[in-house]
Formats: sequence, C-alpha cells, structure tokens
Amino acid sequence: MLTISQLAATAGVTVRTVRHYHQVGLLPEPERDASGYRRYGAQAAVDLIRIRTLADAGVPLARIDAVMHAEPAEFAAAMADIDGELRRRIDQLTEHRRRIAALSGGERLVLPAEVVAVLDRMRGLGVSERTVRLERDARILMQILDPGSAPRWIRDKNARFDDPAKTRLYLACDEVIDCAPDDPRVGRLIDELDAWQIEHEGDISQPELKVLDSLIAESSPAWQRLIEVLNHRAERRRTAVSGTAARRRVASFDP
Amino acid sequence: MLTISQLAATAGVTVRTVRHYHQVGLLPEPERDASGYRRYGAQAAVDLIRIRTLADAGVPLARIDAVMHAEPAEFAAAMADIDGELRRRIDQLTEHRRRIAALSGGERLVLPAEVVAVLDRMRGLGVSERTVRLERDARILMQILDPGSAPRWIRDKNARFDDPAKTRLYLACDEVIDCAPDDPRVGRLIDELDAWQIEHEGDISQPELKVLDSLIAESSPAWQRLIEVLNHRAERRRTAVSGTAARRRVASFDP
DNA sequence: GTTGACCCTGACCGTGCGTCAGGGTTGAAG
DNA sequence: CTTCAACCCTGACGCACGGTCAGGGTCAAC
Repeated sequence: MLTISQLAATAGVTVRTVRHYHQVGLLPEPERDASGYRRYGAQAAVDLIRIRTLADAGVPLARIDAVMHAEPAEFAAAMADIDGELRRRIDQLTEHRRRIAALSGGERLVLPAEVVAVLDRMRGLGVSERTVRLERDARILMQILDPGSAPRWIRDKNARFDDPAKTRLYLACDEVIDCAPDDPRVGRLIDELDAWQIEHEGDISQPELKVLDSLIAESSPAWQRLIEVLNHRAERRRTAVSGTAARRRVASFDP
Repeated sequence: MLTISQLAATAGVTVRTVRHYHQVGLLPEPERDASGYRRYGAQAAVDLIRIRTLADAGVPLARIDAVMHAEPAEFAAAMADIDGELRRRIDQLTEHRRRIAALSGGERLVLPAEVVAVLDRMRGLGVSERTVRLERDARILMQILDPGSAPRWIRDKNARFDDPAKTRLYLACDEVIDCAPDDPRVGRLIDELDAWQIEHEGDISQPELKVLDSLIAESSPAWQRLIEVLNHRAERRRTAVSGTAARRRVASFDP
C-alpha cells in the first residue's frame, strides 16, 4: 500500500495535486488507515498516471474524466476539439506578441509614427511637455472616435507650424495654460484668436469636438474660459445670421 | 461628462471591466454625481484606451501601471520580458498540441505502439478484456518504474503466445479470474503453474514485482490466492536450499 | 521523550473578468 | 401620477490548477 506522498512521487506530481483531484472527483478517495491516512493501491497509481498523461497534454481537468471513458470515436472528437482550443489560444498569444513588438517607443504605444513626428516637432518649437501630452491625448481619443482623421490633423498641424504667425499664436496659448482664467493675458489672447477665427469660420465643427473641448477644459481653467468665450462669440455671430442650428457647440459637453 | 457605460463603449470594453480596473487601482475612481453614479471626463477615456492598448497586447494588468509610467529604457526591458513570457507560454501550448496529436488511439494514450500490438494479439487469442486491461495497467506502471522494460516484456509475451502450452495456461488463468479463491479449478491451476514455475525458477524476481503483485491482487481474489500460494511454495523451495535471503517476495506488499 | 518527516483539513491567493443577486435612479411614454 | 426600460450601485461567487500557509495529529528512530 502507498501513502499519498509515495503515490504522488510515483506519478511525478505534488501531494497537493492528488488531493485536488480527490476534491474535484477525478480520482476516487481511497480507504483510510486507522489514523485517517489515505492508503492507495496500485490501481490508483495507474489512474493517476493516466490522468496526468492527459493533463500534461493540455486537456482541462474538467474534461479528463469524460475523455478517459470515451469510445474511440468520441475520444478522437474530444481531442480534435481540445486541439482546436489550443490552436486558438496560440494564435491569440501570437497576436499579442505581434502587438508587443509594435509597441517599441513611448508614444508609439497608441499612435502612428507620423503623428508622433508632429508631436516631436512641437517639442522642438518649444511647446510645453504638458501641452504636447494634451495634443497626444486628443489624438488618442480622435483615433477612436474618427480613425480617418489623422492625415488631415497632420497636414493642418504642419501647415500651422510652417506659418510663423500661427505658430506664435499657438505658443501664446501654451503660455497661458497655467494662468488664472481672469488673467489679462488670457483676455488679450482671446481677442487675437477671435480675430483669427473669424477668418476661418466653418473650418471645423464636428460633434466630436465636444469631447476634445472637454479634454482641454479638464487640463486648464484658462483654456476653458478661452474656449467658452470663443464659442460664445462664434455662436452670436452665427445666430445673427442663421437663427437656429447652432446651439450645439455651447451646450455641448457641460455636466 | 460620461457615464460608466459611455466610457466603456468609447474604449470598447464592458462596464464590468471598467469597475474591475477601479478595483485593482489601474484607473482612478472618478467623482460621483448626486445619486452616486460615477462621472468620467475625457481624460479617463484616454487613460482607459491606453490601458486597453497594453492589455490587448497581452501585458498582465498587474504590470500595466508600471509599464505606462516607465522611461523608454525600462519600458523596452519590460516589453522584452513580457514577450519572453508569451513565447514560453506559446512553446508550452505547442508542446501540448504535439502530445495531443500523439494521443490518437485509446491505449496509445500512454503506451508505445508495440505494446498496444501485443495487447491486441491477446485480444485476438481470446483473452478477456478485463485481463487485457490488467496487462495494460501493469505496463503503464512498469513504464514509470522501469522505462527500459518494454522490449523484454514484448519479447517474453510474444514468446509465450507463440507456445501453445503456455498460451493454454495463460488462458486458464484468465478463466478463473472471477472464481472464488477456494474454487477447485483454482487449486488445479495452481498445481499446473507450480510445475511450470519449477522449470523456470529464477527467471524473474525484481523488486518492482511487488507493485504488480499488488495490482493483480486488487483485481481478482482468485489470482491473489494463486500468487500467494505460488510464492509460498517457491519460498519453501528456496529456504530449503539457501536458508535466508528469500523473505522478500511473501512479506512484500501486504498492508 | 524528543526530533524530523509525514499526514490531515480548511482556507486564501492569483488572472481577468462574467454573472447573479438585490436594490436605487433616470427619463420618456401613457 | 404611474409605469417601464434602461441604467447605475455594491458585494460576492465562479473558473483552472494548484501553491502556500495555518494549526494540529502520527510515525519512526534515536
């Protein structure tokens, strides 16, 4: 007769594993001796080895019992099924590896290389890291909300930074990021931007902008005021012309 | 502001997943509104998307926080590490598939094809399925206890079944498997076997036989008696000659 | 008698959520 | 004003396969 540790050693598993198989009913509980110890016969060793043979091949414990007592035909079917599952799992892990490999650099984490290049250009122009991060996060969001928007964004950004006047405005915005909303510099900047916006009315006004406005507002109270005032003025200009159809931007993303 | 289901939809995950990330501290808990609902800003959406990007690439949740805030150098190291883990896992599953493929037929489950061939020969000779199973289980055990023993077993078995007299004895043993131990047929068989054994004294007597004896005894009381009596007689013959050195077989495997 | 090696049961841990239970909130429709 | 669907909340169990205590008996040898 074998003790549990002898049995376990015979099959090359741990004592815990044997007890686990008892618990899930895979291996029947043997007789106990006078002191309550489990005592195993040779048949138990055979059973355990057969169980391990299947388990080592990746058969889930829950299916081992059925598989062991199956007729050859269903046995083969079960094996094919399990093999299919293993293959799917491998494919999935392979896909994971592919993605891991693609995630080499930092911002490359989520964004295509061309977008990262623009962000780096901004850094080179002296834009604060904080604002660069904000632009990055905005891109991350837009990639989800409107995956086709990247090329246009890249074009627009590059065009802006090719133009010294616009670049100056952008950097000015960057500088007031930490100002209080009522700082006079913010007021002056609003006027400048408003003048610029009048020239470019209608360029961009998709509903997704709501989320971006929100993102910007979250990161700087000064910018929040800036956006609010600009939207308000723009709306007044629009209602003065069309009457309706323009309530959206302002009511947009408020709590 | 976004509700939890809107946030989840934005990132393409379930509500449960978002709450799980809160629970494990991967995503900070947002503010609550008057009725206790979570309210998310756009930054949360960005964070969640970044988390999912890593999770979808197979980065364990427990490591995502560290990976996201790592410097490029450690980031690369972590990724390499994770990739190695994925590769190991894939190798393991591939090994599982290999074994699954090897487990085509029933008894092939554990035994080499040559052994299965002998078992099939026994079936062809009219040996009961029960005895064939017993032989199979004995082989399974021996494969663990003495992996090199298969060729000899195959040779011995085939030699036995090539000899009609020995085959007859074997089949006779098979027939009494379900007899009571005191059945007269068992007694007669014992005499026959004893006579045969005298001719072949010393052929086999390794210690591993203990386990096999035990396996046999477990499966049939008649065989148990058969083995006991034969061992007893053999021992008497041996002590009559050598005096000591033979207590082993009998005391062997009793509880 | 004491020491070290075994044995017992019971229970928690980790992975990444799915799912159920039991109960509040909201917003639109009747 | 009620009702109904569709949300929201917390808390807890489940899964696969054991690892790893905790707390306490037993056996064999010295």
